[in-house]
Amino acid sequence: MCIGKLPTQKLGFAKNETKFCRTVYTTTLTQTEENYLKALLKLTEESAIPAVGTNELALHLGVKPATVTDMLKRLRDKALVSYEKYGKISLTDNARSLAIDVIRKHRLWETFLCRNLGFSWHQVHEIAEQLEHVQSVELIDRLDAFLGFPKIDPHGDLIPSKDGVFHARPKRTLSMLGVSQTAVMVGVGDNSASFLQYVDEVGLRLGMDIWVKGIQPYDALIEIVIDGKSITISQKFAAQIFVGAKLADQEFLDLGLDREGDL
Amino acid sequence: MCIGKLPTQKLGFAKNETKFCRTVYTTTLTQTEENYLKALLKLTEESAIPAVGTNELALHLGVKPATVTDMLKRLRDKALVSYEKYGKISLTDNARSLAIDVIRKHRLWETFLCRNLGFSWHQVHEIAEQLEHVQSVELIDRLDAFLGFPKIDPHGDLIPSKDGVFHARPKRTLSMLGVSQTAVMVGVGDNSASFLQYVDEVGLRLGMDIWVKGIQPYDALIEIVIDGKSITISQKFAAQIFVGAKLADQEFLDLGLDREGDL
DNA sequence: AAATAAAGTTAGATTATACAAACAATGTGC
DNA sequence: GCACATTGTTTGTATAATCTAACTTTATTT
Repeated sequence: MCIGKLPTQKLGFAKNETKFCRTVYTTTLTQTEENYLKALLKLTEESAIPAVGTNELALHLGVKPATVTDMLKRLRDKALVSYEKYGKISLTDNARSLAIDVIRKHRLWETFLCRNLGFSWHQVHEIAEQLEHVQSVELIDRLDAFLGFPKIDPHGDLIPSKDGVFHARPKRTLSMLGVSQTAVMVGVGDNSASFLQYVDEVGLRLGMDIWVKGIQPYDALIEIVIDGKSITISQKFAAQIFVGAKLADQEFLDLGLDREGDL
Repeated sequence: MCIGKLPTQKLGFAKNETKFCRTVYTTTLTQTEENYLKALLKLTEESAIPAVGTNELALHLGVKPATVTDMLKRLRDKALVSYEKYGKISLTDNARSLAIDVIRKHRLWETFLCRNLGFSWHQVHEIAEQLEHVQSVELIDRLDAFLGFPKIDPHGDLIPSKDGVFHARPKRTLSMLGVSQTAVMVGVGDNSASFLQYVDEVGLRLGMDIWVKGIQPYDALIEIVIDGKSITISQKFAAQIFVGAKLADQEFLDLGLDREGDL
């Protein structure tokens, strides 16, 4: 058994292999470094914010801005971000690939936890935050196969494929629907445990048909019907519910809904 | 997302609950600390060595003796080992419980990796070394249930139950058998990848019937018959193969052999 | 028992990650 | 375009985990 110097060791970049359109340099990042890259990817790409700042990153990661500045300098030395004093922060192509791999691992583990171990979707984030840092390409490839190469995780977020591609479909939110329109819930925009528990309470589930019965002209409150029950929700809430057209069989598979019998 | 101070934070011991015969104090150990406790447990209990030394520990953990001395002082301050300069090293009861939990996690993950993800037994150790440090009681309990509460891991080692008990059966080795005796392979004494690959090569598998056809008087080489094939093995090799009497149905379940159809 | 070998410890240095407090740059309001 | 707020950086400090080199203690051998 070797407890080793995994987080301490010097960087040894090694060109690995070229597949599809990206070149991957294998290197061992510390868990902290992986978290910084993941945060940067999320803040630069998933939200539509143009430039990410030190403060915002610090808030997102639960550290102080000074710490972020320090880390950015180290990430720059390792060619993972391009960044200059008071300037813009951006991931290098290589770092972006690495960050996508971490997200892939996170979402595959979340899928496993919900589908096979019976966790609810609001319980899995914390655990997946740890599992995502386990280093083994073989492991994640086999997990992917075990799960049947899912494209969507339990929150409705896209799982990038092995070659780093998000097979995205355009997303609409429940707040975009007009009166008397129907749609199917396909995901959520807020993955906090408190929001997810609220969604559960309200009775909404992935794959569920939603009918917009009415919208109050005065305060824009939305009345929807699900499972024959009528409930009232806010615009703020509706803006975090992703919806799509009626699900095709393939998408049902993606969501793993056909697997609930497993447990 | 919070990358947090998990490994950095001060110890906050909190008395948790008393169950069966042990009181568990919840505390957050760093991965390194967990590895030291695990190594101490292995060296003090699994092998029959009376006293563990700094050198031996250092060798086992892949660090220098000086590092071990440092760490022992810190573990003593946290009431995890009892130890005095140049004196004997031993785990406190609480630390022993924590170490057993780590071993439990390790062996459950190994079981999962072999049974469900199709890894060979010589591939799983490294990955389980990482997975064992994921902190979530809920996770490991659910994994345990998912696997059907196995008592034996892919190497034939005992998996402690949730309350820290190894449900041990006395172990005999193949080298203890006499001519014309038969037995069933139930485990191995050496978990190194090289040994396990050798076992695979020879054609031995857990649960397999073994017939000792003969033992050379001159050099004690053993001739065994498995699956109708006759092979010759050394005493050294035979001493690392654990055997038992014919398997009862229950033990078949423990080994997970009835599950191979899953993959 | 003295000499030597082995085992264990201390001291000082290093790296990764974090913080607080002080400081510097950038941006905004009027 | 100055005053002030916001944002970002530097400096100095701390802890966890490691190392090397020098030193001390214990054990073994003759």
